[in-house]
Amino acid sequence: MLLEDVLKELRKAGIRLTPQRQEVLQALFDGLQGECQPQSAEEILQVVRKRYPGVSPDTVYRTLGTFKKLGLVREVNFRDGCRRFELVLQGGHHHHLVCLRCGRSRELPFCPADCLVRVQEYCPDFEIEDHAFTVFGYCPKCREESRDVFRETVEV
Amino acid sequence: MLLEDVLKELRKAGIRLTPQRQEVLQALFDGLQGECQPQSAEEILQVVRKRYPGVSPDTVYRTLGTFKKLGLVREVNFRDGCRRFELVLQGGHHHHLVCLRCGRSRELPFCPADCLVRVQEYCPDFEIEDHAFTVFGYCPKCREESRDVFRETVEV
DNA sequence: TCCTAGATAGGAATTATTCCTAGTTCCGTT
DNA sequence: AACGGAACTAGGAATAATTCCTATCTAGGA
Repeated sequence: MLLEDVLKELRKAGIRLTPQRQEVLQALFDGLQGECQPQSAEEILQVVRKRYPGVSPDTVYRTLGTFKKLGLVREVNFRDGCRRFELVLQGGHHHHLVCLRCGRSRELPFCPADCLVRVQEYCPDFEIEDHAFTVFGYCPKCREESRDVFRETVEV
Repeated sequence: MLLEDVLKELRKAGIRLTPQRQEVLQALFDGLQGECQPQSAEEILQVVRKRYPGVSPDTVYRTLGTFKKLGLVREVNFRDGCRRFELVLQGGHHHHLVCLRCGRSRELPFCPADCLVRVQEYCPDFEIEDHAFTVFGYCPKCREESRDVFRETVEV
């Protein structure tokens, strides 16, 4: 799904498409490309301000809230106490592999579906709406770097 | 594992056990009993202040940070923008079922272990350290209540 | 008991997020 | 194409969350 399609859907849903909102969408969309980097409100604000310098934080937060209610945006958290947001495209449900050192994340193409089934059996009266699966650890690059540091330490 | 054992281990690890830290531990420990409610820093502060009214927020945050580094405390997030902390007891690894309405959580006795294996295969050079699996939805109680609201609306 | 590295209180500073209000604008209707 | 109004925005102020600073205190080893 392209950004333009998202815009069309929003308009269909009766959501006013201001330039600010379009920029927020664009920022979220760009964050999804390549390495899949959910962004903080601050990061999104900086991107939006490149084109519209006067945009206020409030606008970004409000827009993110609006999109979140529409199910277009999801909030994720990588245990560093920083809220991040990412676009949810059709069928774009996915999970994250997060490096505890550099904070970068990568999309995981797996879903603990069988686990969900077991959860539903365990709590039949609970209405499951969504789920998150996040794997934490150290990416190859950061492992390499910490190895270097170790070597230096030893060799001195 | 009892709280006392945790204290012993901490002492062994060379961690100074001040009364404040013990109270933070106690609060975290109590949060684990019963319904499994990870607590916010503010909630923990309130509990600690019942016995030591002068304790500062800084102390709670510092203590949580220390415990987190030791692997004794884990930060969890239920997508409401609120950081929560919970004790990690030996073998106490578990996941959460979270109600999006009342915010209450319940411990899940399932672990997406096979998914982890697949992740490791998918990224052999990534060093997996930990993982989180959280299921969001609506608990029976909240579903009942929203049904009531619906009825009222209809019957008027 | 003494000593001191490490911990604390309390207030100030910083950061993140939301509120408020007057003015602006998207977009359906004409 | 212009109009009208509900919805949106900027900007500053308010609030909440978190961390910093420093003088003082203390847990626990010697």
